[in-house]
Amino acid sequence: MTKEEAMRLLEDAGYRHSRRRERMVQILADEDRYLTARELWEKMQAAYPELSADTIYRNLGLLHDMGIVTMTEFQGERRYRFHCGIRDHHHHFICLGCGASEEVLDCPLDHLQHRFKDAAIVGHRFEIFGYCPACQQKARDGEGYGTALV
Amino acid sequence: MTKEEAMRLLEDAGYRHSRRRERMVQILADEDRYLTARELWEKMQAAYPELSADTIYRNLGLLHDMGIVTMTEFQGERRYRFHCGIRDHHHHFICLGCGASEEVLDCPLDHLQHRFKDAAIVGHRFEIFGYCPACQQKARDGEGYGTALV
DNA sequence: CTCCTAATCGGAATCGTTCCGGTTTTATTC
DNA sequence: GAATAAAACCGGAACGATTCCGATTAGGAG
Repeated sequence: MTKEEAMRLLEDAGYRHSRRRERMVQILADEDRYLTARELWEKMQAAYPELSADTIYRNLGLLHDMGIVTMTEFQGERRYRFHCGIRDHHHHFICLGCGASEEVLDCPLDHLQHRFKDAAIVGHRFEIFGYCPACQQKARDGEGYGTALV
Repeated sequence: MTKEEAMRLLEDAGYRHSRRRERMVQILADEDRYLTARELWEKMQAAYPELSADTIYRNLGLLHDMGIVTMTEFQGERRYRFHCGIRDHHHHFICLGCGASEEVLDCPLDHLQHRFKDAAIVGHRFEIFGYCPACQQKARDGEGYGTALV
């Protein structure tokens, strides 16, 4: 997915082309990692110092509904990242320090579908949490990791 | 894990034997499914109508730290369940309707450790979400599922 | 029973998120 | 380009989960 494709999806669905929304998509595309609403809001400050939190949440919800971003939640917060370039279904290693992620193409559910004949499966998640090399280095230099919640 | 084993773990670690805590463990053991803090609090009302929310959260945190309960979070809330009888590491199918869960013994991380030589892995989660037969029936009888968030 | 302190209470504070009435921006039509 | 309708946004209040804190209660050692 590119920013242009994302904006196109929104336009085709009848949503207006708003500058704030475009900037949000731009940031999400550039950062290419999981961001909290707050992080995104802070990055928007430069261009829109008056930006309302409502705008962030409303648009993140929309982008999620449109399949432009993927969402996960841990450590009490929801986190969003621009949908990876990879078209196929996949999972992630996620750095708890910076939100960077690495794709894991295997989907464990593939081997397990047969186990749940009577249950109605509506979703699943498989995530590996840890610290990327850069954040490990940062921890060695500084005061160490925070408490791992997972 | 049984309630007795759990209380023993707490005692051995130097924690006092409090009646509220014991009742919490009892409920978690009996329910044998994922509960939110609120659900647990409601179930405690019968015995302790004056119970403070702080007591629920403080003890859930303690039980989690002691490995007596496992925690996951989805739909904006943390959910806790008594640690399954199975000793070995495993994962869950979780019913979004009632929190019931079914064990999945395969761990997808087993086949993937070699992929993350430079990352420091501190945890992972693999969960399958859906509706158990009983909740599917309830949905057919009633007003249907809520929106699935996963 | 007495004493010490862990455990609890209750009520305020915090934090992420949502809601709402009023205002601004975008797209359309003239 | 002006007029118009609706989407998008703002600011601030509201909400729900969770945490914090000073005062009180209760477990258990002596």
